[in-house]
Amino acid sequence: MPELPEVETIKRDLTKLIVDKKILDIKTDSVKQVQPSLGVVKKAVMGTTIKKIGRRAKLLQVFLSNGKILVVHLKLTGRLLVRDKNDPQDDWQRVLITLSGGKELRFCDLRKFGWIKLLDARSWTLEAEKFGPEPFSKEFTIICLKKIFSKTRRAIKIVLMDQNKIAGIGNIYASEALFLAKIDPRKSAKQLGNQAIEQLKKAIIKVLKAGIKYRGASDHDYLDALGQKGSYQDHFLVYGREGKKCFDCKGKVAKIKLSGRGTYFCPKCQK
DNA sequence: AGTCGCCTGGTA
DNA sequence: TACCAGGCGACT
Repeated sequence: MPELPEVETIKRDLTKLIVDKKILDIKTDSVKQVQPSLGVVKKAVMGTTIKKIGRRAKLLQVFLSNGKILVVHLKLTGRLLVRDKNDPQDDWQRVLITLSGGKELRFCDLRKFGWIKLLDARSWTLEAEKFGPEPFSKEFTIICLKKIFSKTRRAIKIVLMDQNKIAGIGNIYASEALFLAKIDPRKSAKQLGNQAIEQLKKAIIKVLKAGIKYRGASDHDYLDALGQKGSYQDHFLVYGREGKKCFDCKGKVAKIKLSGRGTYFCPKCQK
């Protein structure tokens, strides 16, 4: 799925494209993806105006003029596309939101893992509390990371991807950050020294910033709100580069499974 | 801490 | 035909 940089890109796009638009209708053929139910959501959103778009971890928030929030999780293959209502259908359209000005917000999702959920401000706060710090926030400090890592023996890559520990990092950016920091993804989080943690923090910020700069990684399904690909996949150092030369040592990039997820790293450089 | 399930499609 | 895919919650 879209990870932090991809969701952030969509957030910025949507801010330009749909803020101040009015919601005229919502429909779906994929009822499980609209929560609590299409009926409830429809009743709440019809006639409201979109005030603001937000992001927390990999979740997008659409703030409505009645105080409610539409929260969207794109999971692995979700897209949020802004189209003219007469534009040709997109692949895998699941939820269609008709907007004022002849526009349409299309939630498309091949694998149907994603969802749109209606929340009030209070339940949003409860849901958002469980997430770890945002990498671009002031809470994201060495001290904070040290605290998080010291509490678990799990592999550092698994911890990086745990949204309750740190928000927004997924499989791609975890692999890339660990390569930059020269840390073996299998290494126990607990065993990272101060220097390694400092390197890792810098690396996380660096790869996420690069991801945003290149408008996300379109390795598989990701598209921005106008249906355009990002280009961060052209800058991957290890992800998807199994058997190819490491850019540092000219050894070979390895692929292993870590908790069932494809994990790419350079066994020579990453210790 | 690791595996399965939710879904559909692309590729070897 | 089998396996793989950027996530994550439930289960063991």
